[in-house]
Amino acid sequence: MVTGDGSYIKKINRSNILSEIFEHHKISRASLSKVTGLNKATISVQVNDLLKEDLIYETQEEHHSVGRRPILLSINEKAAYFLGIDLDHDQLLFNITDLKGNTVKYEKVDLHTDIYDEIVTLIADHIKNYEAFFSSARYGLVQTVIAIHGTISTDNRIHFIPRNQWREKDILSDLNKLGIHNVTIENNANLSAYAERIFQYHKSENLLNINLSSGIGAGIVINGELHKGYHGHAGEMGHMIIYPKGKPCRCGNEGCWERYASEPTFFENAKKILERNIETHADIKQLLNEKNEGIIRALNDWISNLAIGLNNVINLYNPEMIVLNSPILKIYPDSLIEIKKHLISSVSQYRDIVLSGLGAKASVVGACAMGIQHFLELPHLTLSETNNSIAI
Amino acid sequence: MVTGDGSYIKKINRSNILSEIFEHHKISRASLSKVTGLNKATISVQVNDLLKEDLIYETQEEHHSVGRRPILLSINEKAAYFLGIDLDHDQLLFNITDLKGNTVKYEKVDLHTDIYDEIVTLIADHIKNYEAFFSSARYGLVQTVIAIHGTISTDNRIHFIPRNQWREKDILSDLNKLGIHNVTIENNANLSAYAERIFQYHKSENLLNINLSSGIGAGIVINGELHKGYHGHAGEMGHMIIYPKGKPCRCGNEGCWERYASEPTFFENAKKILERNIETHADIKQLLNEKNEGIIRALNDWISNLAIGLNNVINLYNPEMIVLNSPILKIYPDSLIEIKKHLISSVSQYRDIVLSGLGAKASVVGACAMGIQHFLELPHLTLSETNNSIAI
DNA sequence: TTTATTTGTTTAAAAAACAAACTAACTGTT
DNA sequence: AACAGTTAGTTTGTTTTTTAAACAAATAAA
Repeated sequence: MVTGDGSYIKKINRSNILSEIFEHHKISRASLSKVTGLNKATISVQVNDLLKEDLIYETQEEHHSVGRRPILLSINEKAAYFLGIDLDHDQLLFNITDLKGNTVKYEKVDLHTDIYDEIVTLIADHIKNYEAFFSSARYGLVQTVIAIHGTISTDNRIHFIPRNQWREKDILSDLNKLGIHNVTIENNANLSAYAERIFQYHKSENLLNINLSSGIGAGIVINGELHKGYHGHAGEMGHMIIYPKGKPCRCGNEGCWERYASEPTFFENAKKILERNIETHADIKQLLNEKNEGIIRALNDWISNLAIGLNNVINLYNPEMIVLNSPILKIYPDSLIEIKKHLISSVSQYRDIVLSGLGAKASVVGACAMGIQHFLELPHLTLSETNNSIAI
Repeated sequence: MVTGDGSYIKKINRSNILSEIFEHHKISRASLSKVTGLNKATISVQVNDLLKEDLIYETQEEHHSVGRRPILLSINEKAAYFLGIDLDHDQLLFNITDLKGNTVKYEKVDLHTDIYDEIVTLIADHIKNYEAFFSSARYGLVQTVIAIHGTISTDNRIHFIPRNQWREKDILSDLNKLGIHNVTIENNANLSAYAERIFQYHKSENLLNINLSSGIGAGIVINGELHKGYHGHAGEMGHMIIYPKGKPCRCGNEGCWERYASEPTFFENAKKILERNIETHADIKQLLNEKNEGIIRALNDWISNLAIGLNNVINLYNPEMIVLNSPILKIYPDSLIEIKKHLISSVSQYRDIVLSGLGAKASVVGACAMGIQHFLELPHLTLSETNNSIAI
């Protein structure tokens, strides 16, 4: 229960002030008072606290209007660092951002093993290195969030990762045993949705991020919050039935969406249509450059099945933004046009549908953003996408 | 923006105290202090406010343990009354509850017109009568909430009601012109979901209420809040495509769920299977009593299509409770067993699926509950279903 | 009758926001 | 250069609300 004592309200105001500093980048005490509605004196007290904690700093600039020159406040991005890890079946992505969400380190590590213990040890070693490297910062490396390509149970264990066939792995306590703390895990599609909202579509209270890869997974933001469902499995929407008595699926049903619209099914079908081998995204690009008609037919066939599921999802959620994260769609210049052609229902409505600009990095930058929001206890956060990669 | 000043925190505490009194029915100041975590003195101050406002009253009971006998506090149910109206194409339902959510008046009015202005006038006349009748109560008839069998736009107008073919009707200002104020409108499926949560499944943070009638409409509670979507159209899930290139639908697509699983489609199909006329729910009951095999086949056929959509909805939302509100399912004793037989996916998970106990009254009691929650500004509300109809 | 215990109130103190007065700093005008 | 006008930020004292602790009231058990 939220007990409403004095310190609680101070916390609310602190969060609001921090959020405004994030959003305005540079803002004076006087302006903060105006945008938050809080008294100038209140702002001064809170700002002094934040300065003492080194979370913000003061600067001054040239000023060409009447009155005293304001002191501008900014987030002290060098105060704390956050690590996001994408744990995929064949590679690990590591991404570190500062407190403002700028990427300062990005690393891709190919996996040559699928043994759980080895991978956990590898992750632990990396975290230890990063922690040492950032230890001189005011708060050091504060938190690590790991993106999981599978489901997470309510007790924060990995429930199931299809590609690795890992079940009920308590990765947090396994990392604990290796001396690594301050780690949380979250579904990768959820983190991607989170990233799209915080870095791109700040105003969207109803946002859907759909990742097409080996399966179809979605992250869902509703009323501004992640929607995880009762067991934490919401968004596993690849197993929506779109062809009753269709292709059998490992889930036990027949005709699931991901048997028709995931990326692997595209390659299967394209092989049949083109009567030649096609295996990589580069192959698709090549064929498109050659203006091969078969590949366009294959793409449009695939998109028509994709659109059936999209229609259904839209019908249920009435989302504001739909962000599609798919390498194939990214390659095909007409993909959005073709998708929208199929979304003709007068009832299934949405505001806009776009391709992800964050792409494969979405989950890791979302992970870092989640760390920032948690560290500062912010109810809302907006960051700008300035991923200026700095070599370590 | 939530400005955190002193009065805000008092409001939070007041809401928590009121919620606890609702939940415990009778509770002493000392117990309130324990369950809320607030200091006894704080409770005393707030309770005195509530007593002065006549929102609660004191009683004492026999007491057989050591120590001073507690003074028990209860909600003063006679302080305020709330009206819910279900605006259907052929009838109006009026339901009035007291402040504790007990029904004190229920009225059904058959409509012999489909002219918008006439119906609005009829509604206004009823509200005026009820307002007069309850005018002697401390706060009188506080608020009216109207359940709409269609979509509502974000500017609080009726967007579209399919059965009436009403579009963009500003019913609130039309009622205003007739001297009726304090009215809000809400989708009937949303209000039903709301009712199921507040009267029945208090603990369910992820609840889906699916109404089967002329179409299929759902109310969705996610993270404890109603999910309305960007345009307010979330839950119009009847237009999910389950048979690509199937039966054409008025929405512009083909193979929509409601062309296979709404109640009218059951009657259509049953006629074909049984080769005789079947038009009412009483007919179904009759045939079931006669142990007619055709009706069971027709029901099970219909349910298998219903289950395809349910599988999809479950797959997307991972809900805790699914409440089905359908007269046909209510008649057929095996309906839940048959539905569950089809929900075999290892991925589509839910906690439980049940038939609505509130039935046709769900929307109107939900409407009253919404009025109560709004009047007292409660973040959470739990009511018990004691609809002791008292003739006016 | 006394003791222990629980309930509820009173009183004083602390925390936090606010309003208003004040100081500081700056531009533009005379 | 002096001064008026304006905006930024701080200080002072007040108000609101909660809390802790002491106190009063009521009651069962010893």
